[in-house]
Amino acid sequence: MTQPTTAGEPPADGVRWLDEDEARTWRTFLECNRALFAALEGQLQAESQIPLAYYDILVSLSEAPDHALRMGSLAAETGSSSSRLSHAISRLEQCGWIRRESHPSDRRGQVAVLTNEGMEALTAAAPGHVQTVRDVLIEALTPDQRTALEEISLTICTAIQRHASQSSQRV
Amino acid sequence: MTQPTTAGEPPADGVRWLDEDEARTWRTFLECNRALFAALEGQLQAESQIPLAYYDILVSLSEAPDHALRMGSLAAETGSSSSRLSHAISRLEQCGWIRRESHPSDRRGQVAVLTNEGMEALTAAAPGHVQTVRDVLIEALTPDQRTALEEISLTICTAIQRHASQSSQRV
DNA sequence: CAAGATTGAAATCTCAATCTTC
DNA sequence: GAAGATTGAGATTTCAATCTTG
Repeated sequence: MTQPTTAGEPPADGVRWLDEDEARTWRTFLECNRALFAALEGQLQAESQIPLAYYDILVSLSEAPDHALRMGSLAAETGSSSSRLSHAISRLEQCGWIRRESHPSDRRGQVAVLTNEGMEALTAAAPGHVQTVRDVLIEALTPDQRTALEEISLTICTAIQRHASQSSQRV
Repeated sequence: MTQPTTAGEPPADGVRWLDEDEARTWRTFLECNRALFAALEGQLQAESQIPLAYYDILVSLSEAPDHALRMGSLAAETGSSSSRLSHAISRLEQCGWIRRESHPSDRRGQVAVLTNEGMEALTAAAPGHVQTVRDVLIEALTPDQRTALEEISLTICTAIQRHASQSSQRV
C-alpha cells in the first residue's frame, strides 16, 4: 500500500524505503482507517441516509451559537474546502436542513443556519452514530490506549504542519 | 464532529453521549486523519498527479506475482468495492498503466496487469510518497508510539468486525 | 441461483474560474 | 489587489441494475 516491489533497489534521492516493521505499522494503520470510516459511513447511510461529511456539518452548526456559522468558519471546522462546503450547503438547503442568510455587517459574508428540521434529522441520526463510535473505538480501547492515541494524533498533526512548511520551501 | 449540542438531554435508546475526554480523543483522532490523508493526497497530486486511491492500486499490483491480480483480489487488497475498482481500472487503462486480461481457467474472471509504463510511473511517484509517510508518521513517532499505534489499530479492526456482526443481527 | 465483473446514472468532491465586497 | 463565497466542469465514488459464467 505504500511502496513498489518488496525489496529491490534503493529509491531515488535520499529516501529510504520503509523496512518490514515500518511497513507493517503503516499498512495496519491504513487498513484500520479504511475499515473505520467505512463502518461510520455505512452505519450513517444505512440508518439515517446521511453521508458522514454532511453529518459533520450538521454537528458543527448544532454546537455553534444560534446554530449559525459563517461559511469560512464552517469550512475550517469541518476541514473542508470552501468549494466543497458551498456545494454541500446547497444540497442540505434542498433537504430543508440548512438555510443561508447574509451576514449582517460584512456584505461578502454568508451564514449557514441549522433549521429545526435539520436539528431533528441530526437528533434522530446521532444515537446510532455515537454508539458506533463507542463500539469501534472508545470502548474498544483501554484508557491508556485512548490517551496514547490522542497523543499520537497530536504528534502527527504537528509533524504534518512541519512537513507542509518544509515542502513549500522546497518549491 | 460527533454528537449534537454540547450537554443537553441524554440521547434515545440506551446510548450515552461521549463525555468531555472521550469527545476530545475522538475529535483529535478525526482531525489527525483528515490532515494526514489531505497531506498524502496533496503530495501525490502535486508531485505526480496521481490520486492516492490509484497509487494504492499500482502498489498492490507491483507486489503481486507477475504484476497481475484478479479484480476481486485487487478490490480486497485495496479495500475497494468491485464497482469502484472497475471504474478505476478503466481509467488506469486509459493512462496505459494497466491492462486487462481474461482469466485462463475461470471465464468469468478478469486480471489486471501492471504495464511497464505503469511500473515506471509508480517508481517515479514512490520516493516522494514514502518520504511523506516517513515525515508525518514513521519518524514523527517514537518506536513505542509506533508499536502502540499498531496495536491500537489492530484492536479497532477487531472491534469493527464485532460491531458489524452485531449490527447485522439487529436487522 | 451465486459469483465475478461491468455499466450507467446519480451523488459527491476537486479544480480553476468568477463575482462581489473589503 | 485580497478575502469571502459561489459556480460549472471534470473526476471519482456510490448505488442499483445487468450480464456472463460457475
